[in-house]
Amino acid sequence: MQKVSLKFLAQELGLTEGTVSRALNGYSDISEATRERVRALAEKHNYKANQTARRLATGVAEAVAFLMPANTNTLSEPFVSQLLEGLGQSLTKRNWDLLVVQASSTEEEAETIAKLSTSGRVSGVVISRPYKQDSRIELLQKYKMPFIVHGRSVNHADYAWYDVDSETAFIDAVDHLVMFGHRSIGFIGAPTYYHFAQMRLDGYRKGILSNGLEIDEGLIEIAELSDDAGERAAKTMLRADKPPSAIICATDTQAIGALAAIRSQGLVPGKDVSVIGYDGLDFGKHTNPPLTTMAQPLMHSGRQIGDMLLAIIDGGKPTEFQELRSAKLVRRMSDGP
Amino acid sequence: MQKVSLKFLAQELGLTEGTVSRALNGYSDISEATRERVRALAEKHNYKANQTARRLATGVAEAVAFLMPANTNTLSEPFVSQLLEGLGQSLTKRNWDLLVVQASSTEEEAETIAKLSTSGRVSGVVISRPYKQDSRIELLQKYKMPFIVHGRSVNHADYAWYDVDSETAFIDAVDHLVMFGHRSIGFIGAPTYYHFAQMRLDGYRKGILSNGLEIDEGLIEIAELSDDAGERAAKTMLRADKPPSAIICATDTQAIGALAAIRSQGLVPGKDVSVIGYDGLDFGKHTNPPLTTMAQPLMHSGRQIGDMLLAIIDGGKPTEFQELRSAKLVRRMSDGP
DNA sequence: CTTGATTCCGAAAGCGCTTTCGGAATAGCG
DNA sequence: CGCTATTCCGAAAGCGCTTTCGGAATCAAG
Repeated sequence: MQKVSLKFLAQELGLTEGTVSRALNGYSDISEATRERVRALAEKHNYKANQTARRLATGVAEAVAFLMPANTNTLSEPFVSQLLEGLGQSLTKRNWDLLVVQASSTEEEAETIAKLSTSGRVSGVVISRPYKQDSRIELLQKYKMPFIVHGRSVNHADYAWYDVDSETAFIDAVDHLVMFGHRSIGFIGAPTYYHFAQMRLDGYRKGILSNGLEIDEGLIEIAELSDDAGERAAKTMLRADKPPSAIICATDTQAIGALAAIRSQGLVPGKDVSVIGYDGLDFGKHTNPPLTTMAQPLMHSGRQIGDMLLAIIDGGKPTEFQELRSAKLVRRMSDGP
Repeated sequence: MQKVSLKFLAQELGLTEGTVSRALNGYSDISEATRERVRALAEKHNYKANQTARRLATGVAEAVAFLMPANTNTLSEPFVSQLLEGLGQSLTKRNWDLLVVQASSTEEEAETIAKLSTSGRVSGVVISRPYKQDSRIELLQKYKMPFIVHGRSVNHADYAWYDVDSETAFIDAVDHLVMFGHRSIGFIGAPTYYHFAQMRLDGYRKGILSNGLEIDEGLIEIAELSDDAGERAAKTMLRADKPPSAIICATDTQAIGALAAIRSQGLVPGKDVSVIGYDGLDFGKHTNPPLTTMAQPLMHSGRQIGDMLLAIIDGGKPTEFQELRSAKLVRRMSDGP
């Protein structure tokens, strides 16, 4: 199979490479007749411009990177796939590439961002699960690399982000449980270097207070983002002097761990102890019992994030792309009076 | 921030671009002294070679693509993330890029493969969940694009693949159930245009036969790869004249649907009706009851696949890279006498 | 001190494409 | 029919890097 390049097409047609290129790229200084000839031959030989050459010539990478969160654990990964899928859809419209890059430590992440920014292989990046103070964000800004954050850090005024208002989500969760008559509501949170973890904790606190209840620090546990960690946290909470009648978890993953803990104490979740998770993950439908959760609109977030990033790369002001969505309660069977 | 290129470094050092390039790339015709000078300055200015230019010059894409399976449904996605993670790890060692590409239909997939192959942006691709006759494989071969298949098609003699022997896995599953005394074992399969679906069905049949039982076509249902489809299939099976005392499912996702179906009939899974899934997905630990499953070694498969692909790109013969792993039974609570 | 072998670097071509510029050919106009 | 305005294409530079080739300078050997 002969390599079909611009040169080849040009020779075949008796034209110049430049002319063929312009014909294919819709320049107006090409007659309709020759444009058609060029198109036909290109089609016939299934010509596709060499992306690498095109990128070098134009100076635009036509690709964006998704920085995989470090320490991702299996159960929370559906979120990654969904995001990727949405991102891909958005980028495909422009025929851009989606790169997935990984880094296992913070230093590696810094190194990776530096390399991404200076090696010119992407024109934008998206990161997720930011910390309260996130060095990745600072780096990206320093390098003037267009980016968008899935989530927010503390100082989120001057960059683009897409986030769900988890603070009010957790207020809502508390309200919901109080409505059921619960007066002793526990909280299993995530490490508060994650900003979303802090916001969820804040939401929980506000909810407790606004309902005229008192905050019992003994009913607040911080756990890693895994089912096992959630289970351990719930166990210590349930073994305490004054065990809660309901538990709100920062993530669905932790929540299903909590369900397990409750069952292991001989109690039945949803009846003796209510549990509410957060994320709206599908597999919550099949837990024992099915998990009530605050569902975030993951569905189109990827696509939305992609569109926003593209807009910024096109010159849009990052601060004009900040979108806050809200989560809504999905009642299944793990909550009750 | 001044753009730091080879030219910049060369001027700064009083050398030629070519010399700087060779110094950085370990050519032997550079004195140790100037090599050190170059390295120092490059380090100081945080120089990273422009990937696009390097790729154009060398002619190697330094990237591979993962072709996302079309019609992926949420619950089976952990598999995607895990594969990606492993692939990424493997590629990162060489500093190659991992592209994620999507296509929503078969035609689009063909188009995508054509574009990938002729536009020169990747030097290899990995596809997964092949059909019995998979046009993607034929296309890839036609374009002489190095690739590796996660799974196998019918004619799998002449390309590279990594697969799990699901046929014997399902024989084992049947054996296990028979050992428990089950004589009436149902099977919920996947559409048999997937080759893995065919093999799992074959395994089931062989297992039934080798145990001296008879195959009851009424106990075989084919369903889509979703929990809902699994639930529907299980329901019709349970409502039949001679309902099975155990059900084997082609995927964990279907299996948890089956669990739901059993419960909805007022039966208790694992006691009245046993269920065995396949995949070994983690969330099976938290279903009601926890799902017994045939676990495939997803853990390092991604990395392995990446290494194999790299080896092929380096000139290895594809047929020398065919790896068959075996699944093993993970007993949880959904099986019993 | 001459010769041949080494060591080390400069020069230049090229990867395949894009894009600007200028000019020949054609068209429009009075 | 002469002149300006268009239309359309060729020429050429350039994107930032790699890599081959050749030659000047240095070295070891006779």
